[in-house]
Amino acid sequence: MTEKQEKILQAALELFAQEGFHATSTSKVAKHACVSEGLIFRHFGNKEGLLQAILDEGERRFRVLFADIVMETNPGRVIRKTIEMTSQIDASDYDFWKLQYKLKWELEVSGDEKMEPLKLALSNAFSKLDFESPGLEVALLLLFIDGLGSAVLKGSSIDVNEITQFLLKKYNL
Amino acid sequence: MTEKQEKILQAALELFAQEGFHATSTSKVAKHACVSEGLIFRHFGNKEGLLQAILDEGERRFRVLFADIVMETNPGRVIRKTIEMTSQIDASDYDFWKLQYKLKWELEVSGDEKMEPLKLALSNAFSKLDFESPGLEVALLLLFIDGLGSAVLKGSSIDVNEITQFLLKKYNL
Amino acid sequence: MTEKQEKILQAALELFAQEGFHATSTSKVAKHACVSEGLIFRHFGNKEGLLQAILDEGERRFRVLFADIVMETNPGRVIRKTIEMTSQIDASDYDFWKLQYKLKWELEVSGDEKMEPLKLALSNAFSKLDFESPGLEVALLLLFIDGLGSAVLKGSSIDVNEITQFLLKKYNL
Amino acid sequence: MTEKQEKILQAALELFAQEGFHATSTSKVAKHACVSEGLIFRHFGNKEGLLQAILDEGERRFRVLFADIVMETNPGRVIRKTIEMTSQIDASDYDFWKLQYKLKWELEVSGDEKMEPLKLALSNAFSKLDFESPGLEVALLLLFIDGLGSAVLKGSSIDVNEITQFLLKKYNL
DNA sequence: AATGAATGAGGGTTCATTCAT
DNA sequence: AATGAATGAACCCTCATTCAT
Repeated sequence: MTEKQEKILQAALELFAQEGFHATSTSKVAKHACVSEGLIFRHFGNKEGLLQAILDEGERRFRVLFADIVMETNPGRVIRKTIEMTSQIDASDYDFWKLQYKLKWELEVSGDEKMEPLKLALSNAFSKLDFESPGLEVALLLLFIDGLGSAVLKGSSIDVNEITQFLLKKYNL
Repeated sequence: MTEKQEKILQAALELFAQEGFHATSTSKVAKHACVSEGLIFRHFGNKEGLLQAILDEGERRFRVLFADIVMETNPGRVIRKTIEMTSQIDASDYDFWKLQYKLKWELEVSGDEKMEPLKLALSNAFSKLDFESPGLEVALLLLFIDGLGSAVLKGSSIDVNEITQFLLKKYNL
Repeated sequence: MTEKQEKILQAALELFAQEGFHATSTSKVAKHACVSEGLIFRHFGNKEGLLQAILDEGERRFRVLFADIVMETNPGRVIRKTIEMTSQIDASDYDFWKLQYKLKWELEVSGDEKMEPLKLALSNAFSKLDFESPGLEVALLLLFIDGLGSAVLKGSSIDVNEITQFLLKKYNL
Repeated sequence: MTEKQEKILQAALELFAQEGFHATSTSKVAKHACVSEGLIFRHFGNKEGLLQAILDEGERRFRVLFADIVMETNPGRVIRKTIEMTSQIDASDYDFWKLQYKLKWELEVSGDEKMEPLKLALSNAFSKLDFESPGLEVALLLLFIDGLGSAVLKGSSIDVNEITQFLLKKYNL
């Protein structure tokens, strides 16, 4: 990965996240990355290839993010870490996460599969803690996580820490 | 509102909801509505005007939808109706609601103000029922509602009724 | 000629004169005349027909304007009146005359034939006054008149009366 | 300035001069220049940018044309050269000069400032030759020049050399 | 690897004109 | 006579992509 390749990816990430995939022209990306437009196509084939490269990087980050939770053996900590996930994301990564959300709507890229390991870990955790309907608990928790992430990234004035604490209390964690 | 105007709005709603605003060309809308492309501009000025016309209709529907909840005096029923909201939406209205979600991401049209009356009604309801932190309860519930709507409209395999019942039980409703 | 027909002609004259024929849309003319766009085509067939109607009216005005000069028997007065022609045009007729000039360039409508009677009268006048080359004198004078009209209608800061007097003196008139 | 850029400019000059700015589509320019339409916008930004590029070149030619006159120290020669200006223009430059005239009417681009140096030189010349009203003499002469240029470029049958000679004689030059 | 000129398809929009009422 | 909805061609312009260098 050359330096210019990085610059293109960075510029694309920013612009796709801020303006959306379709609303961002490759020419804008090139200008933003201080690179000739042709170079984008040399390195990534086409506009979708550029997106895919960003998505692949996303895949990796998801794995890193989830790994910490999935590896956790204490069931309470699994749930706690899941709930605290949103409040942990670094402000410098906002563009990255925003893009993930955006794409789900703009290109109907689901990204649901990525959640499977987390679902399993959570399901297992709720079972161990003798919750009545572990499956529904998982679903409910993930809906909350999704809603919270969505709110935060859209710039809602919500206080993430406060509501995170509030939910933890509900689960006695 | 002439017959062709309706057809344009309907076609635009469908396409904007399915493909997104930027990815849908006015020419596609025209073809879908079996109408000349120029007519779109005669009636709605420009592409954004067309979108606005759909949004205005949306505004109306939001008010109708919320009115029923906001008018409710029994606090338990306010919360119940809010939780059941998603499961009530008619399949034939999916495009409409999908578009609302999509636009929040594609054009960063927040639509947060529209929620204010609902927030108030819920806050009031939680207070009456002696919940400790009514404000946080509202926030939490709305995050869940948002997440659920998002999941359903994105075609998740989630069972809306089941999870709705599950949540009602959590609130002892 | 109905009242609406007049209004269309008036609006078209103004707009064609100010913005040019090609830059003025029939829709703009209709709006300016407070009339439906279709009416223009009912009355004048097409956009060029509308222009022609204005031009026909122009033809008439040219004849009226020149008649006074051509009928003059005193040779000195023929020349004097020609020179004074520009300073006589009423400010309310500026649009009309401006359009004539504009069309000569935009549509290459010459309007040269219209000048023939004037040329003859001038030629005759210069002959009677024993000018050496009446033909050239006519040509020169008309070039000047054309230049002066052009300058005035383009909004030059030239003082028409002053220069008119100056020229009259050159011809000892 | 690449070869294709030149071809675009040349084609635009011809077409704008012949048909007018508004009546010439960028697509026509592209075809005439045997070039893709998009290239016009890559190089000149938009249609007006294309026009401006032509106008800038015009600016240059004006300076060259006037320089010769303005540098002249002999007052008689200043006037003589001014009068002879029109007869000097090369037939191959007709499109260029025609466009200058056309634009004055179509877009109301005055170009009056460009004449200032010439006005000064002429005013000075008439003063030195003890003309009574140098200012008016200048105005008169320029009106004539404008009228003559206009006539010639519109394809009048006027004999430029003959009338030029005639005027020179009037000034005893 | 990198540029920037060049392309052609398609973008949103305006146009003159027609037609039913 | 008059309207205004409706059309389709053409408008200027932007797009993703290719190519020669």
